[in-house]
Amino acid sequence: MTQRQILVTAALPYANGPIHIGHLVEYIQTDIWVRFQRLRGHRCIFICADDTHGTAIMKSARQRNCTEQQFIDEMQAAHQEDFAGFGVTFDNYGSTHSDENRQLCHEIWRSLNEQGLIKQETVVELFDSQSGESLPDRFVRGTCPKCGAPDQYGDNCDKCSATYSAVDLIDPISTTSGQPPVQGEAVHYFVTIEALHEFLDEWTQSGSHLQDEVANYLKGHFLHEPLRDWDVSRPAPYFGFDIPGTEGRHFWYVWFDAPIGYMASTKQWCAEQGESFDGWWKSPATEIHHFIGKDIQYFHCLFWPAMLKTAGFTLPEKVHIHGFLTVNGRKMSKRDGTFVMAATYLKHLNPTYLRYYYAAKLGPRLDDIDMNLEEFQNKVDSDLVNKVVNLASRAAKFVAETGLSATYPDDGGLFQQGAAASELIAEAYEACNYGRAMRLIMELADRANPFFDDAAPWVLRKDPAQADRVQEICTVALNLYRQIMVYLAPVVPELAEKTEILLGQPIKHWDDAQTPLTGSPVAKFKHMLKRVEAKDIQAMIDESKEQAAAAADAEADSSTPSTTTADSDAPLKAEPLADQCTFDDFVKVDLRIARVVSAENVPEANKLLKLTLSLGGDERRTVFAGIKKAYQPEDLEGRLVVMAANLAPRKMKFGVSEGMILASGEGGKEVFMLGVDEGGQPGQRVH
RNA sequence: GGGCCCGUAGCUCAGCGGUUAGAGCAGGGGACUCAUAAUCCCUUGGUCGGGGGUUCGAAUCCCUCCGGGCCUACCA
Repeated sequence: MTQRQILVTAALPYANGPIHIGHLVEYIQTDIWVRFQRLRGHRCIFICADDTHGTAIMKSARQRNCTEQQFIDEMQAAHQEDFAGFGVTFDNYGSTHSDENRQLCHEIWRSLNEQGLIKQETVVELFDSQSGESLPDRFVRGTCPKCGAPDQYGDNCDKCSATYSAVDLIDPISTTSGQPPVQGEAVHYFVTIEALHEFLDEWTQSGSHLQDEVANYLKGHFLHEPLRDWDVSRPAPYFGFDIPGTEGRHFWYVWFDAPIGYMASTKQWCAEQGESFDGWWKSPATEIHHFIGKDIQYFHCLFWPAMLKTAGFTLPEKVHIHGFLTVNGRKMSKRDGTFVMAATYLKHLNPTYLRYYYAAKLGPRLDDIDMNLEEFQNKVDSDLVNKVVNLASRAAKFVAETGLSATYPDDGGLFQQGAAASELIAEAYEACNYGRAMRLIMELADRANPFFDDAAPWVLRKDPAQADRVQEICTVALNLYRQIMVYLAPVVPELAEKTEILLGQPIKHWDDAQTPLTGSPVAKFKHMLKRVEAKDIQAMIDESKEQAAAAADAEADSSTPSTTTADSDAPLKAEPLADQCTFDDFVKVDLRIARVVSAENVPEANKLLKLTLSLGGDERRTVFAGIKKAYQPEDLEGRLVVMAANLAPRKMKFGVSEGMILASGEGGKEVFMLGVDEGGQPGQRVH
């Protein structure tokens, strides 16, 4: 096999927060792939860096009362420690805020300019009236101009899913200061990426650079129409690199310089190693592989290849895209304690568990993977500990004194079968189908254990005449174990090292699985991996909950230092108090207590439940309430609620709604209905 | 509104045009005692989301409906 030269990157983590178990899906996936390639004898370097620019970093540093440089330095140290704790082995871990990156940004910018792909345009945008900084759409909230829903983001409406620009919002508010933003004009720089449309069509749709569904998505979503110009600048103040010729006034948008950080980090490594940078980024001999999450596809599959193409760099051989992590079937949640930081995990559990579990769950597609905590414990225990490690544990002590047999005994073809599986397993790794690889490897373990059971060396050893046979059986068992461990080494490097110590032979190459060890000594067996304990998982979850609660308190403290309440001021900032009204205005609205008589799904509606409310006696009202995502109909029946009872009936798609139920929250799953204390009666007015 | 993806045993998933649809875990029964109460044998369990079509043949291809997830360009 010819040696490949491979450059692998994982997405650059944003330097605005610590690494959590969701991030680790990607870094573990990538690290396994890198270790696999190295074990196969290929030259493979693993490059990453912190992504350090942008408005969010600027704000965080200000909040912490330190410089951006201090802030990102601290964060980088924390990130590197987390990765090291999980055995993620970067060849270089750089930063996008580096001289190398600045220099490369300039170089690529020059190419874009030379090819006439940069244009300037004046954009109307919103600025914070207090700090003067420009406000990205997400930092502005207000009332949707299409449907009138309050408290929507500046780019699209959660309620009616209309898309618009932040300047169109009614009564917009800056989420930074709580003040209305001011409208202004600013020059922005754009890359006219449409000029590369033909190239992108070809690159995304042919060859195997992308998974099929990614190619389909890009085609259906972006490439079927002219590509919009890409806004790559941000006006001052901004933490980033100045655009040449506009120093102090315009900066490159963080997504312009972030992927260039892959190159910058490589460049740093090359300088240290005495390697040629062009040999890695301008040589057809190098395969470049990016691993990213499905959220940042368009940057990596459209803009990035376009930039590389324009500036004459090597295009990615493949962009490997994975889905997100859910825990126990739901989005990671701070409140549930499932938003687990890497450092918190490491305090309670062995990283080997997570590496194996993720490997067992990862497929070649973009599906989200779910970490079911019960399954996590189960899978690790039964596969890694009970099947694999136990195989070594039960055989090693019988041959600790004699070592392995001088010649490899007849094992009924088991070792040969394992050796023959080599390419199938390798293909699965290569295709990032680790779940398949793990299944194939566990099949080997499922054959090894019955062999040992049938041979029953613990019976034979009672007869001294059978000593050779006992040695032979254990020679087979330990070789089958080692073969499994060679295949598993990219996933659980720590166990592979322990295997090297037990059998006195290094695992250096994938093909070590082709030849059994004979005649070598066997060390005294030492515990390799303990079983997962439910109490440790629970402790990890509990600690994560506490952290989240503490963080929420801290945030409340810092934003409302003079009050005694621990509540955040964010909701009030997002939707400030309305204009004063008179008592007469207030009594116009007749609020009543009502009992939910029945609640049913409106199957065609996304958000609506159809409620029948009783105001006591025979008085009934039909109300359509937008609470489908937050409440189950069966949980509502019988409950007391507060309703606006004299509201003019409103005709809706599914019928007439004769009132509204009182609730707070952003909408979607965040809806909180008002309750009624003990003793309240349907029909009573609320004053 | 548009787009992408997914619905297979209680759970996690494999199979993706060809014998009676599989694995692991969980459940039930038994064996063993070398091993981290591990292992081994046997076993229960599915009209492959519904309907229609193409085909000699469909879990697999096409259409449609239902259910779920995600994306929609300045949140990473």
